[in-house]
Amino acid sequence: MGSAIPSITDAESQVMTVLWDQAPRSSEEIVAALADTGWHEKTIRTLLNRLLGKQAVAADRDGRRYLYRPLLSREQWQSQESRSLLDRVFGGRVAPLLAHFSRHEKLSEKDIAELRALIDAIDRKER
Amino acid sequence: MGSAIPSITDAESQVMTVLWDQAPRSSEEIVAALADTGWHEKTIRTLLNRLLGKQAVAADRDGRRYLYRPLLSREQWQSQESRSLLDRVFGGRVAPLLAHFSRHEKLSEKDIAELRALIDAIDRKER
DNA sequence: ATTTGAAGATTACGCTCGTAATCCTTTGCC
DNA sequence: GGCAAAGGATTACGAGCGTAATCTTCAAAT
Repeated sequence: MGSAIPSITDAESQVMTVLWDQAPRSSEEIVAALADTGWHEKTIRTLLNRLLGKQAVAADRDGRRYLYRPLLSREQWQSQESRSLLDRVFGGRVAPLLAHFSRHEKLSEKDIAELRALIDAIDRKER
Repeated sequence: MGSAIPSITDAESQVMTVLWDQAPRSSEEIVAALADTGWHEKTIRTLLNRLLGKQAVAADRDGRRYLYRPLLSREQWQSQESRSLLDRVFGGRVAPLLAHFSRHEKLSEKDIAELRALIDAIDRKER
C-alpha cells in the first residue's frame, strides 16, 4: 500500500506554493514569504503541521529547527485539481472545458497563438 | 444590491445536475433520479433545502408539494468553477492549463480535432 | 372525527477548514 | 544552574459539509 496522493486545501496550497518556489526552507522563511496573506505565524505553523500529517511535505531537522520541503509536487497537485474540475464539472471531457473558456473567458491573441502551438505539439507527439 | 452568485458544494451540484437536465421536477422525481448515488431520501431533501437557502433553486407550490427549478444555471456554475481553478491553480492563465493537459491527459484524435476547430472558431470571432 | 402517511421543516452530529491561542521543550544568556 | 525566548506540538472553536433522524403538518382514507 503506497501513499495515497494527499489532497490539500486552499490555504495549504498557498504554503505549498512557497515551497514549490524554493525549498528547503525553515518555518521562519515560510512565514516571511507569506507576509502578504496577513496570516498569523501560528496559523502558518498549523498549516505546515497539517501538510506534514498529509505527507505533502517533509521536515528535516536542522539544528533546533526543521527545514521543510515538498513531497507533493506542484505538477501532481495541478493534475489532481484539473482532473477534479474536469470530472466534476465537465463530465471528464477536455473539449467542453475549452469551449466554455472560449465563450466566457477573454483569450488574448497571445493565448490563442499559444494554444494553437500546443495543439500542434500534442498532435505531433500523439501519432 | 443584487443576488450574489451562490456557491454550491459538490453534493449540491449533483442535485443541480438533475434539475439542469430537466426542470421543473418534484422532490420525488429528484430522489428517483439520484438513486445511483445511494443517498437517503432525507439527505436529498436536505440538499434541496440548502440550495433553496442559497437561492440556487426555486420551489413553486404544486398542490401539496413543490416543483423545483434551478436559478443558478449550469453555465454560471461552470464559469465559477473554471475561474476558481484557473486562479487558484494556474495563476489565472489559460495556456498553462492546457499545457498541463497536453502533458498529463491522454487526448484522443477526436479531442484534438475538436480543440483545433474550437481555436479556429475563437480566432475568427476575436478579430 | 381519528388515524396514518407523505412531504416538508427542523435539528443533529462528527469531520474538515480557517484561524489561532496555549502548552511544552530545548538552548542560550546571565 | 535558573530563566526567558524561539520553535514546535497540542488544543480550540465556530462555520460549512456530508449525511441523516426526528418533528410537524395537512390531506386522504376509514
